[in-house]
Amino acid sequence: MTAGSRYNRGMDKAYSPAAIEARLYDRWESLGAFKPSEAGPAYSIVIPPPNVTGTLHMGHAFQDTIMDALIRHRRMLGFDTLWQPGTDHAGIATQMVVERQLNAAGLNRRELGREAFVERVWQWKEQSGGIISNQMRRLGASVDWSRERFTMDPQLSQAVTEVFVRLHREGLIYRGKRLVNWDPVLKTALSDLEVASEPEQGSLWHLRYPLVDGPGHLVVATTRPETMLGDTAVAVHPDDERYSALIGRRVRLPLADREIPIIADTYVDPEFGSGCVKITPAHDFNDYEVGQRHGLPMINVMTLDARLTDEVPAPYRGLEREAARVRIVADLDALGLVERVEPHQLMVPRGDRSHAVLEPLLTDQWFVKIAPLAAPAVRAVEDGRIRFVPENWSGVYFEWMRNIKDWCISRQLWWGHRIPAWYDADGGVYVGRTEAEARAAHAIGPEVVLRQDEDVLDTWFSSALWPFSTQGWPQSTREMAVYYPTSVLVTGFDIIFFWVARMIMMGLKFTGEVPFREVYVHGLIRDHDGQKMSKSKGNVLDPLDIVDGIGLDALIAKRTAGLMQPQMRPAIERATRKQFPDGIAAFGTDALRLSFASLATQSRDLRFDMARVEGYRNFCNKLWNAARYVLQNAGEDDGGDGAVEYGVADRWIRSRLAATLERVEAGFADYRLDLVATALYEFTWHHYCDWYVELTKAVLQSADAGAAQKRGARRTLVGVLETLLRALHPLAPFISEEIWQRTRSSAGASGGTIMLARYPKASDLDSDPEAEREFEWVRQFVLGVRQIRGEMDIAPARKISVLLQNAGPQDLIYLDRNRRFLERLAGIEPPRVAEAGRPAPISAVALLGVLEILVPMSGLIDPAAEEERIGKRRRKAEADLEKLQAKSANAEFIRNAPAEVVAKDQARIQELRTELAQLARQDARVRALLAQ
RNA sequence: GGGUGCUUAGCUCAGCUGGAAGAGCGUCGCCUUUACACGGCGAAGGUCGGGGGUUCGAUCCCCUCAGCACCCA
Repeated sequence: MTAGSRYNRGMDKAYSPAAIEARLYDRWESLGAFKPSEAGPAYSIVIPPPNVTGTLHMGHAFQDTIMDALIRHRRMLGFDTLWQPGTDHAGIATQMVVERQLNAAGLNRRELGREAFVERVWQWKEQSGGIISNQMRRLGASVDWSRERFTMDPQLSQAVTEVFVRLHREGLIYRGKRLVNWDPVLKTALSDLEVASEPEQGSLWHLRYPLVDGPGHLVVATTRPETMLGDTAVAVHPDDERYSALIGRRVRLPLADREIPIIADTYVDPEFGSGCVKITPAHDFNDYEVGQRHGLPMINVMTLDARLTDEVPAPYRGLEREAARVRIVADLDALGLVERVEPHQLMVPRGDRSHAVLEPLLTDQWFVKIAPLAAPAVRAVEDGRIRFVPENWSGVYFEWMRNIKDWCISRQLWWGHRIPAWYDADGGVYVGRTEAEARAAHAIGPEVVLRQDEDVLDTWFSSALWPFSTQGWPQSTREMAVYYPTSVLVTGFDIIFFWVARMIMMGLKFTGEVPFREVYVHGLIRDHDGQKMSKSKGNVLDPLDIVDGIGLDALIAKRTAGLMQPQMRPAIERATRKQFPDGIAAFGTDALRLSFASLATQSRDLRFDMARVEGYRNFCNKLWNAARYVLQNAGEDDGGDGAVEYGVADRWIRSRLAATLERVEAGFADYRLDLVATALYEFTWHHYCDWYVELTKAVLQSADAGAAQKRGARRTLVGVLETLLRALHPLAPFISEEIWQRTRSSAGASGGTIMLARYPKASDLDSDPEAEREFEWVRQFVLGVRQIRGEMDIAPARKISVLLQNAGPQDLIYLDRNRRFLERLAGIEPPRVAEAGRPAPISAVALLGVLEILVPMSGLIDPAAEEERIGKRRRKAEADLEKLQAKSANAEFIRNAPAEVVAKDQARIQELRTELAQLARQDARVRALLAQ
């Protein structure tokens, strides 16, 4: 089967995306069209790797659309484009999923053992990893699949080890017992970024701590009484006069029966609670700081699963933290030591994956010393080596980088990159790329038993290396030389800290160069009501369900399956039924992509509106049918010999196309795909379809139009369409390719796929102000008559007779050249030019400068309606004139405003005066008629 | 508490360095015109959140108030 035979068949009456999309994608892939050309300047993007075991949500699809549009655009411009695909291993998320599967099967990971468990995860990865690539294919993503990478691939793992070892050697990675965010459910440490704090309702307990050397007590206010057994001080503000006499004295810690000091520290807020706080350095980040400053001991009272340790008095040992709280408060109360309890809202830190309440806990962890890495990363943005788009996001970046703390990179998980550190029996630590290297470096003989660190690294540690680890680093590869630094990172603002910052730090450190030259920060896709899309809210959409469509029941089933909070089910079902009573129609990939492009404004909250997709689906159908018309009327060109004459319409549409391409170029340059989409939409629908296609009918279907004119129209029809398709291709790859295949021979285009055709430039076409001016006259003429027709409810089929009054020489020239268009588009009889001085019949009138287009009433037009119409226009013109006259009466305006602005106003005033005079005359005539 | 955004037509949003308010969807009329009813033609609809300032001139710049959203603590 040749391409020719397929495309020679006629086009269906309606565009049906499902019929073409998969076929075209396969063809592109088999042509190798996604691979870098290895010619021309490089343009590269690494995909922010999605979680391998997940699925793409609307945000991914949006982001992929942007990246694909950028890549296709540059590829067509002749760049050597690489779009690097891949996924990350998402340590915690993936481990949780597999653990849940085990639990469902009555197993748990400890019984299974580490090796078997990791094997299970790999199996799950193989099984689910294809989902994402399938989604990306359906979305038309032109990534180079042959280069797909995974953060746990051997080579990428090698990069991780290399970075760890080098940073450690430089003292930028260290191990230490520090307070970290501990997830007692997952039993792992987390980095600061993985903590989501939400305001929750709690209580503020006011507890009495008796003074040691005398009567009385101090009242401390706390939200976490269960940690009081680990208190090692009580603090007040140094300037707080209520307590200044007490500083340096001691209190007796109830229940624990320990003496602790009263210290002064500016950390204390005198306004909060009693102005006196307990200090528990081992269980609170702020207290930890205070403890460091004052050299306080740290008493760890919490185990890894959030129970009280043996450090506390016997009755409390082993109690779970909630139970401990109840028991401690009760015991204090019994001792009369609870002064009062008040309701209090506090920020509760929870793990972003497990949603468990986190516990600040002292544990041995690995950290990256961040300050030495952050400083060059800040400079790279300051001096413009990296540019944020929109620019203001650099402020967010700076703000975070300035306050950045050391990064806890060890995780107590099994799935991930194992930390390349080994321990001997005495707790000595040896870091190396391999155990052998570690032994060699530290001269440790084979008789010493070494045990590798059980922990793995934070997933983001490997993601931070992604821009260069995917290109073969630490080897110096051709890819590193050509495609690194990458051109742009496309990402959501929510992820600036997770990868943008860390990629910049690691890139600079290990390659000496920035990882990307620009960071395009896009907004977050929200649902129709502005809500964030999330599984738990039940408002998620699978992008493919918009492409292929989905029935209501299936959609509800999808949204309510596997809910963490099953009680949400009825509400989700109700909301879904309300929003999508008929499910979702199949809109096709191009409509979805165009919608995403149109959403890519600079706003940070992007509401996804299905009506928009429908609009772009309609747009695709419009384009499809325009192409159908073109093929029917101009598909078979005459071979090319013979004269060609390009008329006003032909010149005009080319000029419009040039202007459109200018907007497109500007849009791409500024990452404003919304403006690109809008410009192409307007041109396609409102210039090409609404006007140009109709104009060509007047030529092609006219018996008296010459062959040269017809040829000019045909060539323009086909040529403009072909150019438009290339311009649309980055946003709407499928329909543009499908139509292009059908029209390319008529257009004389070469090449096997539009993907590799040249992207059109505004400079390819001539802007033609003269044609624009003349056509504008035609357009205004047509619109004037149409308005009368519309307002007077004259049937479209009914030909209207038209009389022209006050026609100037230019009007007559235009009229003569464009009769065919006027008659066809306005639906009029050949216009007659009124003789000067001869009274015209009573008519409805449209104005075109001084030219009056008269539509004689003669039973066709209701004088009262015309009177109303004229009145409306008069009022509008009067209001405009009044405003402009007031402005011009202001001497300051005349003096200060630029001459061209003043001149423009003056001209407009003249126009309005003429118009008003004409309208007044018309008004008088119609009124006279009505008065009869 | 610190920071950053947002507030333009019924809804969703554009509006470039200040110089006659725009689109899509929806609404209302008319129309099965031979590319398209996933359509055509016409129309209605806005004190550009409130107040103040700068300016000849402010949706746009500055201040302030209100509401909303997000980030950090």
